[in-house]
Amino acid sequence: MADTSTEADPDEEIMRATYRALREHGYADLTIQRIADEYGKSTAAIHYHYDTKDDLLTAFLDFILDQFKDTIHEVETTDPEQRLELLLNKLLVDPTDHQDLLIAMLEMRSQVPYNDQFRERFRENDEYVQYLLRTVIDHGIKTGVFDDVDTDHVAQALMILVDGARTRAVVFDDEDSLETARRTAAEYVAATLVTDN
Amino acid sequence: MADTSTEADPDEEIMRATYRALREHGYADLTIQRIADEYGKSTAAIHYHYDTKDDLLTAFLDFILDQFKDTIHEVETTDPEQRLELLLNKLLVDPTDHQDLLIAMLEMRSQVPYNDQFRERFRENDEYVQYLLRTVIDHGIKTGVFDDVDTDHVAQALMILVDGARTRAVVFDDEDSLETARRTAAEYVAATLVTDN
DNA sequence: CGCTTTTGACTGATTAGTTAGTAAGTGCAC
DNA sequence: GTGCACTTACTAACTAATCAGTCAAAAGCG
Repeated sequence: MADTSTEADPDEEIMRATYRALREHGYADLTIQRIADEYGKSTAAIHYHYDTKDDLLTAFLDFILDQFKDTIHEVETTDPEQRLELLLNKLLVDPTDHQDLLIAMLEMRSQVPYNDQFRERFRENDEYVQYLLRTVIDHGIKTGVFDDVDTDHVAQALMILVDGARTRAVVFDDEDSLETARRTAAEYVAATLVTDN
Repeated sequence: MADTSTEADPDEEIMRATYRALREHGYADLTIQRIADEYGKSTAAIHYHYDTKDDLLTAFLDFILDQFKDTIHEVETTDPEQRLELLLNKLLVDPTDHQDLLIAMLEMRSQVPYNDQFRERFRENDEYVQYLLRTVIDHGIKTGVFDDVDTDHVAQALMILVDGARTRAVVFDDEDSLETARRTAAEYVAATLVTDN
């Protein structure tokens, strides 16, 4: 019965404004004023919803990490080989679709060494992704599709590949990095997980 | 004949002060005042040596990229397999030795999307490293030690691995990332470059 | 002395955050 | 259905601090 026609709730609008401001100016030059400009309201309006800049940015990090989790939600596939490929494809996502998310995550991540809350949230997120990888690999080993490898090592190796590719995709504005990483991951999986039987 | 006993030239001292200030506060909170504090002089003293903050930071980026190049200076080894391993070991350096350099490079790199000069310098640096990798691989192929693979692809794959590991080493303060990357690189090289003959 | 280097005091702009006040809407008594 | 209490969502104007950068004067030194 509520009016859902035009403007959504302010919190979400502010998160989207922060998104745009971050993309345009970068973390170092991200100010309440610039977020307010994107929001189309005053800086005081921002402070009405978020007491401090830190509160806003922490909420924003939760916002984008939730979005990230959404992009890698597991699909219904029982074949481990296919599931692993699908998961990697989602992690090494088409840049045109989620370029903003990639940039936002890189910017926020660069603050990790100086912000405990950021670090904890990124660590948690990382553990979640690594858990998904480990689960798929373990499943593959149990069903005999994959060799009996060091699951932790392979999962970590793939995480490194994913992080490297995503970083380079943003920093060098290089769309090929993600494609190269996809290919490399496939080669690595073929060489260490599926040594033909 | 110059006095090399205590204080070196001001430029170098300011670069080292910037190093410390960047490590302590991060790029977003890096101010002339904080660099001056580390320098032990006034902010005006900084401005005497560098007209603008941008001049200083561009000089600083050159400073750290030169340091990075120094850490990967090629060694005298003719065996391509050994040369590649040595080069990768230098790129995936012991974090305790160069942790500061790793952090500084990550911080500066996060500014690349918003600073043309930074981008150009990082691009140049990246091309240099990739050139070193390609040279070693090509040499290996020509001498028959490596298979006739897609040199560009393999070099790029290794770059992604290196960037991912270095990033994760800083962000998650995880020393294992570099070791894992070393092992993964070795596995990848063994699987794609040296398919036993 | 003369040159380099540094300082202190400054400027104008910008920062995050506060304040008092306003306007629109909601729930409810009567 | 009108009046009243309260909430939500904001604005304009402000504060105190900090920012990069300037400049005249002074200190240090060969």
